[in-house]
Amino acid sequence: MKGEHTYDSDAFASSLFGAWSGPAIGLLDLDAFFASVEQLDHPAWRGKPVIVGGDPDARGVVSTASYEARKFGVHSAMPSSQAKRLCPHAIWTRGHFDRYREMSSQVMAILADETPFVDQVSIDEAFFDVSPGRFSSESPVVICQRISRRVAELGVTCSIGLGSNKTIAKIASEREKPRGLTVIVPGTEEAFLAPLPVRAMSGIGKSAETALARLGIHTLGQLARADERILRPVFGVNAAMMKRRAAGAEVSAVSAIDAPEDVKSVSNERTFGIDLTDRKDVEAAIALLGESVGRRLRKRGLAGKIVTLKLKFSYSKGRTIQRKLPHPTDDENVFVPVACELLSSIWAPGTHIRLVGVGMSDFDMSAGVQTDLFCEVDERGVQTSDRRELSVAVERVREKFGRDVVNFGRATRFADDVVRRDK
DNA sequence: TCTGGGGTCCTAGGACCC
DNA sequence: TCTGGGGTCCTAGGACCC
Repeated sequence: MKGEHTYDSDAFASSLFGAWSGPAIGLLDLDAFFASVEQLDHPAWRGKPVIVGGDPDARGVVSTASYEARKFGVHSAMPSSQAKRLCPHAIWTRGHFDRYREMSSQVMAILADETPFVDQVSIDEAFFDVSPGRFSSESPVVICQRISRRVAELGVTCSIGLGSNKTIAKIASEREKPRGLTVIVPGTEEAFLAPLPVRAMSGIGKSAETALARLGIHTLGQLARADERILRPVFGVNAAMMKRRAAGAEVSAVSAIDAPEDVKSVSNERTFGIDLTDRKDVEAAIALLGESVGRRLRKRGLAGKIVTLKLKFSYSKGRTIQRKLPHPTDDENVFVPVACELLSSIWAPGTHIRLVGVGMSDFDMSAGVQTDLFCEVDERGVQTSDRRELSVAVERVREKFGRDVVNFGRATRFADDVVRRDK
């Protein structure tokens, strides 16, 4: 392990060998995760700059850069074209997401083996609760050291922040990377947070930072002391909570790992290398994106009532439009035509379209079965079409024989006309 | 030299109902 | 002729996160 870091070494020693008082929340963050998996799988890439991201010659961005590439100033979310200029000899890959998901679940399994209280926040991050007495009485620091070692045995590394709540754990995890363990001993939260810029706290982005600066608030200490009333225009209903978090006084809940998955929306979007202007192309894009949304809905047993169509005309200008269906559906043969209908109300043919997105949400099925003479509704109250069965069958064939085996007319048109042009 | 894709949550205006 | 207030739903947009 690279080392442990703390802001009070006497207290650190006692937390390691003595009793930890109160909640102990950890945040595990996998170091340069996608790039690390690529280096694990390609021994020749180890020690070299590796960039996982979109095409540098199109409209791509960097997803993850290995630490070797970061030395050149490359970082996540940077336009790929810029990354290529900074680090022209980097090894590029689009990424292998099934492989990342597989590695991620192995890491999550290690966490689950140490404590049943795990909140996975993304593919490479999870909070976990190792409060003494809640599940085990072992020192939280010792548990974190063991987690770190066990993750390293998989061939990737992680950084861990440990403290009395999620805000502290998250900020601590970022202090020492890669392979760090940063411990904020209970009682030292306020002193740790006070000097940090407001941006260090998750939930405060560029826009809130600017608004706070106008109020003369630059550090978390100042935020913690601010009058809640002046914070309300910035944070709305969350003003009191943001103040409490900045003071290090938040009380975090980490739920049991088997808590039911609570997905709110499923969407699929794509930015094209060349703008679309033709209605046929846009509808083909909607159909292909919708097909993937339908497949994912069925896989997860979800059916939604709200259809969302999203268009972007330039990097910063776009429109979204939603329509609520009378019945939930998981069938793209039902919701794709709706999305296509919505197209005319936010787009005039000829206007350049940079991005098309299709999404489904509002999965609340508690409304129960409704009968409607004019549409087919199954026993769950889910609206289907006579083509749903075909979609399911096609998906089964593709799973078995590969994605390109079956193509509908519209998807083929999309693949030929748009994707190739896109290259 | 330009800026992805997957999400979550909050706000605010207008419709509609009582 | 003028005109309440509260509640809820629907819709569009934007901030933020990884």
